[in-house]
Amino acid sequence: MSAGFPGPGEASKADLVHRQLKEEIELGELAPGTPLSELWLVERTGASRTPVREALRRLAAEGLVDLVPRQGARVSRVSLQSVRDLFDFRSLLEPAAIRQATEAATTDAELRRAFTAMRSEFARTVRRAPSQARSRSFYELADRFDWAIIGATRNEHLRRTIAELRPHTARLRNLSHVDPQRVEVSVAEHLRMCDALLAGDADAAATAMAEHLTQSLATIFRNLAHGPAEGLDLLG
Amino acid sequence: MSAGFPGPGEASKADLVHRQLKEEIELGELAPGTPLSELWLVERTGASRTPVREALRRLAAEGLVDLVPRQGARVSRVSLQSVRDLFDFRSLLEPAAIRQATEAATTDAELRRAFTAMRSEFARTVRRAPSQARSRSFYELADRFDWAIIGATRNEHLRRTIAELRPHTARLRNLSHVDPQRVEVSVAEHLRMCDALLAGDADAAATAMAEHLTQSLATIFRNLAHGPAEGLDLLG
DNA sequence: TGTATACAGGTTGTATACAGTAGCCGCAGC
DNA sequence: GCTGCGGCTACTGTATACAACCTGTATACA
Repeated sequence: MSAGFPGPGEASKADLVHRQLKEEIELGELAPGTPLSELWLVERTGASRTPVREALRRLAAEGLVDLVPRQGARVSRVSLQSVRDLFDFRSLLEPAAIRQATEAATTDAELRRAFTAMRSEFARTVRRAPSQARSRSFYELADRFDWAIIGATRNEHLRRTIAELRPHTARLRNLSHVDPQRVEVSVAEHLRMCDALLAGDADAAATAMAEHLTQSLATIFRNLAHGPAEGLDLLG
Repeated sequence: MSAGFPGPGEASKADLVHRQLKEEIELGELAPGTPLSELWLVERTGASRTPVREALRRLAAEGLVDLVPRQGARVSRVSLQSVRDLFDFRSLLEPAAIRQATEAATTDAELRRAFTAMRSEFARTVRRAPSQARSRSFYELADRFDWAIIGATRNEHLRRTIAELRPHTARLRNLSHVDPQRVEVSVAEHLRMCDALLAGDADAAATAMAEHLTQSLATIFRNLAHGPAEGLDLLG
């Protein structure tokens, strides 16, 4: 294996390692606290230390990895406080984002159509028989919805910051147990957001988003109180 | 110069290069658009390519450097749109931060004393004879004030995000001409923020911060209309 | 004259060798 | 038995060598 050739528009090895690790952390396959030695990652990914290092540094900047200067890297831990902080912060950013998306949708017909389509899908979701498949398809749809909001956010800083928070949210979902009851309520919340957005009512959209986030956090905390979370530190 | 020895608690070479470049970009010594070849930085800093690379990647993540995959790095450019985006984003974050700081100051006597002291300093500043020295000391004080707010912000994400925006703001100030008239008004705005904060009135503090940011942006735009900015792209 | 191609220089992406340190284990001493 | 110390191993931080790529220029050709 010779050196240096990430094709024309292709991704560099650092990109690949970064993406792979990010996904594994997000899915919970790499549990919080798992040590990430550079040499181990070299064996695991086939890349050399240089790209592995770069990937680790990037993940550390995103908060997915804790990097202790002369000691090594570990998958970042999740504390109760960090969950609170995450949702408080999202509650600040995402209502503002959906405001911008609402305004964008009033002028951009393409965008408007995309949200209309998603609204129909949400409505269909709620009618399906309750099952794991329903949960999964709902979360995929909700993900598309969130990314649509992000994409419609005009402010560069806001867009990038929200995008950077998403892996944390996703990881949290994958680390905790899915609450089937929650899905039903969450569908309703998404319908409210869609309706407000399509009606061009930015205030209502922002309120719906804030409410959605509040409910999501409440559900997480409730579930943590019941079933103990695997992979979550309850220290904070 | 042998390899590998960043003492016990000392900073690594990557840290040093990162800090140095960050400061130079912030001060405008490295103008927007300046190409940053790794080899050139190697000569300039005395470090080898590895730490230089890491520093560049970090700066890119902070938005201070634009990194084109196989082409190189340049000091990031500043467009009118980016200035607007920056201040819009700050207007979302910093009022929330000063809210948290206000609440923190009601319970933390130490913090309270620090803000009281700064309030006095602001009051003294306005009485000094108008001069460059006055401007400089004011901006230093304002910087300390901002950092105090950041330090008092409880939410980790909010704190880190605001801190990451500061170099952008500072650079903007250093790239544009200082408006002596602005200083006087800005002192008043800071006094209002201090008073609200010390009175424990989070709403008033947030409002004062929002107003301060609005006025700052307006001043920048006014000055751009008058004197043409050096180092600023007016493309956006 | 205009276009396409080949070449050269410089730059990044990657791999790997080396230097120094932190943590760990076993052992001696109290 | 417990504590302090010495050596060892594994790891990170750094330097450097090599390979591929991109840009711009000069040249050949229509």
